[in-house]
Amino acid sequence: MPDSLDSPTTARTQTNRARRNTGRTVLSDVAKLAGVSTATVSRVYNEPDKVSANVRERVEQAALALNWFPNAAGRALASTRSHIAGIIIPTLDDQVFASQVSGMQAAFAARGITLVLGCSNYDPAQALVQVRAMLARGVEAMAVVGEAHPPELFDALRLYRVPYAVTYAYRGDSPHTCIGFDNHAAYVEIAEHLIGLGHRSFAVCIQPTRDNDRVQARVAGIRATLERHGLAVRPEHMLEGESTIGFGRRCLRAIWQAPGERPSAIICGNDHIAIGVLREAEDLGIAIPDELSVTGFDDLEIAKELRPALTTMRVDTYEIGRLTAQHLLDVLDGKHPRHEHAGHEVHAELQLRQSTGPCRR
Amino acid sequence: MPDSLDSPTTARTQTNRARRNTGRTVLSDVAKLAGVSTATVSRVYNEPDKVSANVRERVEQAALALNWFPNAAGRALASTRSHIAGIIIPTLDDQVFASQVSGMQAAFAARGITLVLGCSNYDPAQALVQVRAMLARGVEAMAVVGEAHPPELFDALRLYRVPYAVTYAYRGDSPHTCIGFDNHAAYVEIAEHLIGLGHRSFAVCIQPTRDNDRVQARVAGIRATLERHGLAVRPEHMLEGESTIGFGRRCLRAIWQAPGERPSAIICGNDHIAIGVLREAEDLGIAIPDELSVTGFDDLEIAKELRPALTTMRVDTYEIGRLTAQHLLDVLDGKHPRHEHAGHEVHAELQLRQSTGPCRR
DNA sequence: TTGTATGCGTTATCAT
DNA sequence: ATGATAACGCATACAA
Repeated sequence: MPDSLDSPTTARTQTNRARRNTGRTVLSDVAKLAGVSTATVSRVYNEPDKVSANVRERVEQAALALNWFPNAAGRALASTRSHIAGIIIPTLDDQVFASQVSGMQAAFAARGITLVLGCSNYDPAQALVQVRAMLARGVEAMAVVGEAHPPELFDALRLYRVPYAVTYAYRGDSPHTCIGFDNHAAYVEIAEHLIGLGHRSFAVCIQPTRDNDRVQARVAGIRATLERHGLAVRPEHMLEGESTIGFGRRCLRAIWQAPGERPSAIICGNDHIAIGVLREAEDLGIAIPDELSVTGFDDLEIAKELRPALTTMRVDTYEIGRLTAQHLLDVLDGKHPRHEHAGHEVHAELQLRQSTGPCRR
Repeated sequence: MPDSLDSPTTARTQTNRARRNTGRTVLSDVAKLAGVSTATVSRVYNEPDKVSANVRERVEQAALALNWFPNAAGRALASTRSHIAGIIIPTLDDQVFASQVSGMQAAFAARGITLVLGCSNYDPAQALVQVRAMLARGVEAMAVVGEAHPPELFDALRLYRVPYAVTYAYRGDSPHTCIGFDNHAAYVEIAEHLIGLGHRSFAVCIQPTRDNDRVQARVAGIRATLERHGLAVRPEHMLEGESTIGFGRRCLRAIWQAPGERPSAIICGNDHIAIGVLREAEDLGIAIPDELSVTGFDDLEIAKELRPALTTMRVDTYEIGRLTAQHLLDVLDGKHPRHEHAGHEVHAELQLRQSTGPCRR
């Protein structure tokens, strides 16, 4: 292979192909400046103990001078570790998911892992697409909210041996590792509280149940509890709609205008809806809690400031995020098998306030 | 170089080095199964038009059968495009930033770009660290909230020629591309509104101004307006603290207990603080707005449901996110120069409600 | 239209 | 402790 001198394009490279020059500073530039091999530069950042102090110093100086830091794609390719984790949530518009992301992000960042976020908008198909995109990115761990997802989603996670956790919801007999609270039990507690106060006629105003196992579990918890007491929710008192104050308002108006006996208690799917019910009650001149008891869920900061203050349940969603990240890190560290059936249950705490009281019927 | 038959380790590879086997399905596996070259498989996913229909079909079948999709690290390295964008926000706990992230995420996802999120917790040093981490990941574009960041942050972005935008805040004479609203002007508008109602004595309850150009601009807007009218805020009526209902409550108590003339209007840094002021006013028996006018900022869903309903300003933060992503995509598409001084101003709209009224002094 | 042969920036293996 | 160099998985210039 003659290295012909009359070929200017071969002057700087060993082949006759043009080198794709990206212009950026790379590890070998640092190695050259520091007068060491590329392997040594790499060691300085990955196994610093294996490098003598003065060489390490030289390399760090060179890196600083050239303003170099390792390229993540190169690292990922060579080490088969991406240092990326993913989370799929329904929406960022809900404070509970936002704070869960916040908790995970902080815990992962402390270990040098970047969290990539995906929103499914409550659509299982979007969730599946997002998970596939994250697998392509080489996520090392994943979290998904709830377990109402296509089986292909969990299949893909298993196939690629990516440790994952189902968050927000906790179910003892789930096939997945769950980190969250028991939605069913939480609403059993709410229903029992109201029944204990003497209520016998209930309405339920709740978010869409479709594709949402958490909300389904809540409704089931209410139904099971009432049934145990020989009670039931009349179909016209079971309202499903968006998670807004406006929907709560519309619910109460519909319930109050409906023919037949009015409920003495309304169980809401969350605080937004409950606030709407409370506000509409004021407009309609309904006395809370004497004429009607109302419960929410989430314990937003505003809940205790309302008049009457809202009885609701508090869940530490930031903690759910933190615990989830911690669990996944433990799996990555080999402290648990990849797809062991583990999990943490976080408790929802009933906050008794003024919006619920004894039934006056 | 004799290919000795008695060397079993060389049977499958062309060298005498052990191949690092990661066990995953790769592009060449698909090529082999489809009976085509690796280049053709790559083309099927990157330049499908350049591949004949039946070959494309074969490749897609093979990929499906092997459950293969391209590895992002490999793509990034080979194409020097990461398909990643980043955003640094102060915190996810604030709805306005959460919805901005939401808007960006949706717009980027529609173009196959993954959004990576970083939270600075209002700490410039953390923001810098996060930006560097994102540059290492090869982000193709970045958004940061506000411009109160270390110069090194913007230097790094420029050095790596990464298009970026400053969001949430908009300032005509900023050296950066800004997408947001004019915090100064917004608070001028609030102050003018109150002055127009006859108010002359003001208190201000606002978030920490340190390292926060948005809040500083708001305070400056208030001060400038009052000064233009020959007025000023007394030091004991300028309170700075956390963005919570509790802080708002403490503010009003402190203001009401302070010696000297009481203000007839309180301008708050956001709705949370304003809600606290309103709640505390009710507890103290202060008539709103007759005895005291109160303003917020953000127009949370709850603002119009309060009694009295809160006068505040509305900003479409989801739209800010969407516009930011769109602008950055345009830059990536070459529609604008990389570091052109461009931007979009989004308008904050005053929502006049019951918490402000004529001064009765 | 399709195949061949590198190179992208880093890490890991082996040798020294 | 340090150096030389082959992977890592994919995209692309160039040849055919």
